[in-house]
Amino acid sequence: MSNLFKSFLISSTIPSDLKEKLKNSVTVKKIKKGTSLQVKGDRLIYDYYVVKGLLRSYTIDEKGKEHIFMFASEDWLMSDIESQVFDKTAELYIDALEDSEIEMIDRKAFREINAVRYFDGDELNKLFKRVAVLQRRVLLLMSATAMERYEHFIQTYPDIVQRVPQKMIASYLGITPEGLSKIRGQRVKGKN
Amino acid sequence: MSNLFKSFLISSTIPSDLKEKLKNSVTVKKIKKGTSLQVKGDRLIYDYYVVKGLLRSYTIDEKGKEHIFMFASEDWLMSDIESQVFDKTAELYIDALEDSEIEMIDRKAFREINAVRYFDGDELNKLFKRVAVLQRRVLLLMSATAMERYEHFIQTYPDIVQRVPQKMIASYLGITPEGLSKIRGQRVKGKN
DNA sequence: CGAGCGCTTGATTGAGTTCAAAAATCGTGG
DNA sequence: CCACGATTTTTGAACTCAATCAAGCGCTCG
Repeated sequence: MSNLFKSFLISSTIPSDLKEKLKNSVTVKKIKKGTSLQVKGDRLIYDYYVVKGLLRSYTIDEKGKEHIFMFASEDWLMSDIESQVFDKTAELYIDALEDSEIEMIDRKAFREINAVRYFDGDELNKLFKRVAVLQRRVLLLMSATAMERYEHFIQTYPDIVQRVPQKMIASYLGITPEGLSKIRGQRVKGKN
Repeated sequence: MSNLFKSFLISSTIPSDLKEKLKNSVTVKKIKKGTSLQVKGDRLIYDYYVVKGLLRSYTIDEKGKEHIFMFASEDWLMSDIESQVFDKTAELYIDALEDSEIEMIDRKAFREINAVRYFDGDELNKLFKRVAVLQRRVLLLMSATAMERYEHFIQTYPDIVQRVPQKMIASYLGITPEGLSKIRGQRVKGKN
């Protein structure tokens, strides 16, 4: 079964009744590009592990504008941590940008397991890394120009740049598609 | 000794030689308002647990402008996670906004201990919470106006509002002191 | 092969910055 | 405890970066 979650099942620190529960809480799915996995306000929330493909999470503001919070490609975990931590309904929309293969785990079961199991060094490191990435993102949003943020993005996620339309990168950077187009215009002029 | 770190010492999952190491890696300090604890580029990095008082972490951009990443008051852990995770020199400046009492732990020792010890549910929850707070902050920086961000701040951190000058709140929100002053002007007009 | 989506380009607008200077508040020494 | 200098906050005018609005082009995929 699951890449991500099978490790839990062999972990000796989890009581066997919980293992059973976990096994029943994980679903493997193949979904088509465009499929919606979660919309704001949902009560049943899952965490999604991406086996293959590409997901995005985002908000929609009062004016109907989308703001992409993150992309998740192969081997990434996509989750709406804010609603998870504060036990609220979903904050974010999540959908597929490519045909994808995912594993979803019921949030409640996941929490029960996290309460008793131990995170190993590797998992902890991933969690710390996520905090580090967010730290950088906040600092960039506060102090860097749109062009600097774009440069940073293509340095950091060259693969994503290839796989998603420009307007979604703009949405991730916090600018408009037109804005990004103009920046790209200046960039090529600036070279040679 | 330490509020934060004494729990490690009674934890049975840590080998006793590491406990010894940990004991030697923690320093308790009283510092005066304005004292600098870390500057960008430092190689020796510590994590700071605030027993009493108030710390801030921030960057300084090319134009010399400060951008506050976070405040840490009583019972918060202040750390430059980005430099920690990627094992770089310090990214952030850290100093005291009030006379403070802190516990500092050497980063290297902290990492060694985290590699072998287990995080309990409570610690994990704090870590998740930090991710959640950063998620919100990113979304606000991307989609909310300066005034909305200010409203959110005074809702979320009413105590900090009382304790720091406006210009530092402006710096945290990603706007200029003048900008915040104008927003506050509009706000009072908007009421009654 | 046509309709719609994505990207570009230009003109206009606006939220927030910068620069400058006055007003209010803080804090420290006498 | 007051006074004075330093820091913080406010206010106003000019400016700037990026948003908005609008129109046109080029793909692609249905």
